[in-house]
Amino acid sequence: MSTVGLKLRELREKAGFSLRKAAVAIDIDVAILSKMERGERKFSKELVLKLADLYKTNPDKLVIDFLSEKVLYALEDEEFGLEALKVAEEQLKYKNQNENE
Amino acid sequence: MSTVGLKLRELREKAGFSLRKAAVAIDIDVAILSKMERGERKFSKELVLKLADLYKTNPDKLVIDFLSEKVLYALEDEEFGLEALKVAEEQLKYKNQNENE
DNA sequence: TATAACTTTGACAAAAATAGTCAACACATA
DNA sequence: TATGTGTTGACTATTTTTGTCAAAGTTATA
Repeated sequence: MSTVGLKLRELREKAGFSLRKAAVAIDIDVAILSKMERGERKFSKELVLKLADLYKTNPDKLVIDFLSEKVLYALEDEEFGLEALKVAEEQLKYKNQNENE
Repeated sequence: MSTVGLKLRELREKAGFSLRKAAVAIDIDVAILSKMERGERKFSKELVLKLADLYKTNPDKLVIDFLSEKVLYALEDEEFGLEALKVAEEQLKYKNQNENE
């Protein structure tokens, strides 16, 4: 279910990197990258960006997926998750409108 | 901007509780409640429920606000926050549909 | 088989974030 | 004064997240 992880794994393979090489390139332990790709550990935005760069891919969608996962994680399995998302959306829209304060 | 905090403060005042009394009733330190109401510290869902109960209020909206704040906090000031929320919403809808797996 | 490159796993430590405790302060009012 | 109100900050404790490492499992190929 970890879409960023799966996507980044696919991208890595397409780009011809082994886990080790990729990990070295972005300066983290292989174990961590392995776990992140499989959704066992969370990515950081920083690493998502580094990997997108390494794989020469546009990072935007990846970042969006990354954030979306973060959000869903924050909601766990809350009964009112959907309602909460809608409220959050409204508040964010409102905030973005008045970004000049 | 902390809407749960403000709402719970109003509810408390309407219900005629002093900070101290309310804090004692839900078994936390006054300082924490004071900070939570003012958004300086985050509520836990558990405390929101306890307070709703104490103030004899329906907890649902409060919980939704609580979760919404949690979500917005997770998004910080991300450029793609809104997009992320939409993706999260889709995934949540999808998940709720297939809750029989 | 053997060996090499790959990925996964788990135990552990380090660091960071969150939560809780406490005493003191400021203000108002009886 | 004395009592009740809310706020603040320094501190500790606890929990969560992150990083490190070695060993084990997997796969491909000579």
